[in-house]
Amino acid sequence: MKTDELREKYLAFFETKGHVRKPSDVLVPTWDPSVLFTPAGMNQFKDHFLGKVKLEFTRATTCQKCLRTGDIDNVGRTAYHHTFFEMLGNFSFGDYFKRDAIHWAWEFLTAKKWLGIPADQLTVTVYLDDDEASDIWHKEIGLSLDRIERMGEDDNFWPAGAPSKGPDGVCGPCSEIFFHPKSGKSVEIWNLVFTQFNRVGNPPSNLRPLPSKNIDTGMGLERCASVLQGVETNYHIDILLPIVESAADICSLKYDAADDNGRRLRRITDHIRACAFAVHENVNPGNKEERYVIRRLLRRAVLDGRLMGLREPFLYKLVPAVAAAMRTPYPELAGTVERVQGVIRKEEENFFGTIDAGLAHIDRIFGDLQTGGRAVVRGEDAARLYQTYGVPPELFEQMAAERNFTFDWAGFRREMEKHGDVSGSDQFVIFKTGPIEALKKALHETEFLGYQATEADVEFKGIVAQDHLCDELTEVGHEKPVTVVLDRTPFYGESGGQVGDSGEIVGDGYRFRVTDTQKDGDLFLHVGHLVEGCLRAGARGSARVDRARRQGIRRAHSATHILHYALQKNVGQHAQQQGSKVDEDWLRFDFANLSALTPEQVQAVERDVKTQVAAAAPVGWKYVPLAEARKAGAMMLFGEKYPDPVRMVSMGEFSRELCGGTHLDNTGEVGAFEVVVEEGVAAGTRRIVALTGAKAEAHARQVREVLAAAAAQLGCEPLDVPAGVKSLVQRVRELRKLVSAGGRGTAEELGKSPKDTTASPTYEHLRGALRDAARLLNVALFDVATRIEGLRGEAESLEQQLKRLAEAGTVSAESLLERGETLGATRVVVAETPGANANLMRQLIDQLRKSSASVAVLLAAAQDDGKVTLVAGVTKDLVDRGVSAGKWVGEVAPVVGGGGGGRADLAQAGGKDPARIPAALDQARLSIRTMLGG
RNA sequence: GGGGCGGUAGCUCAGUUGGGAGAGCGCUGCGUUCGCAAUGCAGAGGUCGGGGGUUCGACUCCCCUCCGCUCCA
Repeated sequence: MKTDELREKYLAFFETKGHVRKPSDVLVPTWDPSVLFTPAGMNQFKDHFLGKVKLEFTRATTCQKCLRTGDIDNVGRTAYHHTFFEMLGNFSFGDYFKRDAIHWAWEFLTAKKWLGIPADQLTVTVYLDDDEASDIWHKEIGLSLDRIERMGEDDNFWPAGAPSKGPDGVCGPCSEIFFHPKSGKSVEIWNLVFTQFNRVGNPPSNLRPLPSKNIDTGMGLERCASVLQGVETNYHIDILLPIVESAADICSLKYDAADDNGRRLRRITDHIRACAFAVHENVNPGNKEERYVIRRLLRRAVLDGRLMGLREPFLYKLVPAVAAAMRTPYPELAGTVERVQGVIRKEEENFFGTIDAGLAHIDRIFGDLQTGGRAVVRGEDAARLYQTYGVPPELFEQMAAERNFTFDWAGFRREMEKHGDVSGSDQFVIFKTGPIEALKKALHETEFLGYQATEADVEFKGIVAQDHLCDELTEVGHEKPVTVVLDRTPFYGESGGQVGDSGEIVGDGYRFRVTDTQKDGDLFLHVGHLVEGCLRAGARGSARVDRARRQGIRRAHSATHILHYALQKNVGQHAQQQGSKVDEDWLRFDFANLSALTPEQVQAVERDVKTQVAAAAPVGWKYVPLAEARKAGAMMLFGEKYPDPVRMVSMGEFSRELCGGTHLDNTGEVGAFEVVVEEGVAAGTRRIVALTGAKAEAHARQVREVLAAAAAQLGCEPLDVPAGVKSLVQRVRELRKLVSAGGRGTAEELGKSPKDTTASPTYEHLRGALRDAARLLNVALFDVATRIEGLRGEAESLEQQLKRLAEAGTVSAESLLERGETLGATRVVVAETPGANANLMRQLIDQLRKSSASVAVLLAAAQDDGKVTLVAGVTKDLVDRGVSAGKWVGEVAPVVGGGGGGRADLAQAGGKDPARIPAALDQARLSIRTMLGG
């Protein structure tokens, strides 16, 4: 039986038993913060199990794509381990229980019409004391007792070991069904979980019966398919073998299941499936959370390829094979093959780069081993290399083997464990508990009125302060925000990228200021502070959204849709939304595109947005069935799970998006619109930040003001600011060079650049000029004027210094030498060189040292910041005699209130007291006499 | 969320108790050569990621911050 057929039969079978067939949830459920990936079929029904949502059905069946990394090391080695796999399941939310679950499982497995597995090839297990399940299997199904095994909590309880070890919460015994092939080991193919307890604390008597019992079953699709197809490993079933063989082909190998490369090819097959699906959902490889897991999977697969001799990206070539193998259940994969390939290829290239960089480090370690005469690569070194530079240990080991070194795997693992401890870890939470959860359970949802109204009469259903439900709130001016839940609300809760509303709720004797509104499931959480009076649960009041802010948010959100449209039109169909944030007259929009937009593209996008705004197209929304929305060509995002029916927002004829946000009535209300940033955020993703309405206008005003200020500073026309900046920067650069060269040379005059002759510049011209200037100065747009002021100040001060240096420049090396005295064979020069900076003094000393065989020089000068600089130098013969310029200057500096040091032949010091320079020079003469004499 | 490493010339990087910002490649010019490769000489190119602090003095030490790489969860 084909895998596609098995999948379909399962779902169809449970439909005949009154189950609703639901689509697979996404692989990366961003709605569920407790997991990175969907780990099991039941994940999308968590809230159903807990009765936290209104149940529109009590029986469901799914085929869920899952990803687990717990057994990652076994992937490819064993017949049945995967990271990515599909899980068939049927679920009961307080509806049927053990009897139906067991009967149906048996019927589906054994009935000719369905799978038709011979009954004598099946056995089951039940939990130790689960007589109920055992009786059903024995008395009703007719299984003999020797084919019903009783197992402990580690095998037949969910979560494993829950009764004694926890966690607290919903749990229950389970019953597993095993298939026994004619030859070979038996295989578990189906797990029926009977969630009937709530665990509270430690044993004994910590398992409380649940009032509403649930069924949660899971059948591994690949595993069951391999049983039905009679193949020895999951990787040989009809939807996996083509990928394995395709991988072998790309590696120019013949697939041999038994050898090392066979194992590698199976691993590559598993990992590319996981990566292709994740990237399809726009979860690209990265260094955080689920993105990191994808990176790691991808790199393990690439490493396998490298160990098989590949030196070029290859994994991306498998994406079409994955899409082909999975096309029946997931036809949408075909639509993104190109993008997915691009992302994977890029990541492969990066990783090959990382490996190359790591090879240098490996060589160094081999060198050390050689010189140290050791033969074992220390685990510590390998772990450090892996943790810091990502050098895979397998690669390290292989290279070591080529050089006859052995590799300390035990030490490596020990170090990695240590690293894991240091990095800390969070406890995996399956079901959250707390006051919010309790409210959710009691209320299920808050009625949302915000599409029609910004004000409504409401009742307080819950008040949560300090993480506790309370009946009343009396403290005004409390620091930590309080969360309140209402029966209905006009406040929009943060979701779909749109920020939550703020405003206030007022009533008899109280005023509650709402600073933010969040959403937990369908429950709206109003976060804020009591500013007046006393608030009681059950109180009534009037909830009023801050309308001006809401209007700004509406402008930004509608503009986001228009922007999305304009991007698709000007950049391409692939420029799909990757994420967005909508705030008051401010929006951030990430979209798929491999390279930066050209300024022309940005302009075209901006122009098209403005055109649509000017057209004042009507904005409308309605709830439509998902299928209808799809037919109408509404924008659908990958990796997004849509409810059915969906809310479709339309603007004129040009934009249809599925969106829960609040929008304008008419695109004309957007008013001003301006893109302020276009930048990259991740490989293949660009970001646009834009402003609307009041903020866009204010921005434009500020552009004009800052540019005008800059022009005034430079004494030029606004459009000439970039040219003026360029020459100012050039001038400062030259002055700096002159000063550090000790003032020798001349600075060019500030050049006059040709005037821009554009008559009556438009705003775009002015903005362009300011942007150019900001880029030249390497500062933020609005810091241009300030920066110019700073540069002008610096230029002035540099000119001053140059003037002083010019004076000092009259002091020649010769005259200094003349003013010196002779001690033995050495000419000693100790002098003040007014106006000289450290560089000039060094130059003078160099000249003096060249002019005579044996010289000791110490120069001092007051600096214009009120400090003193001392520089001393001696010729090599004196250094050889033990004279040290560093020591010399160190003895002198304290006289002017400083310290110093340096090399033996040249040293530098400073001080804070210019008036003491004469005393310091006296000390200098004294010191050098001692040093030369002694 | 946490751990490690890094950010110095266009590129690859060096810079040792804090005391004159360097190398190689590339670039420009001038030679040698019929010309090219090659080579000799000369030269340009740096806010040492950004901000603050300690100090007479910071690429160097401390704090903060941004960015990149990498590992753990």
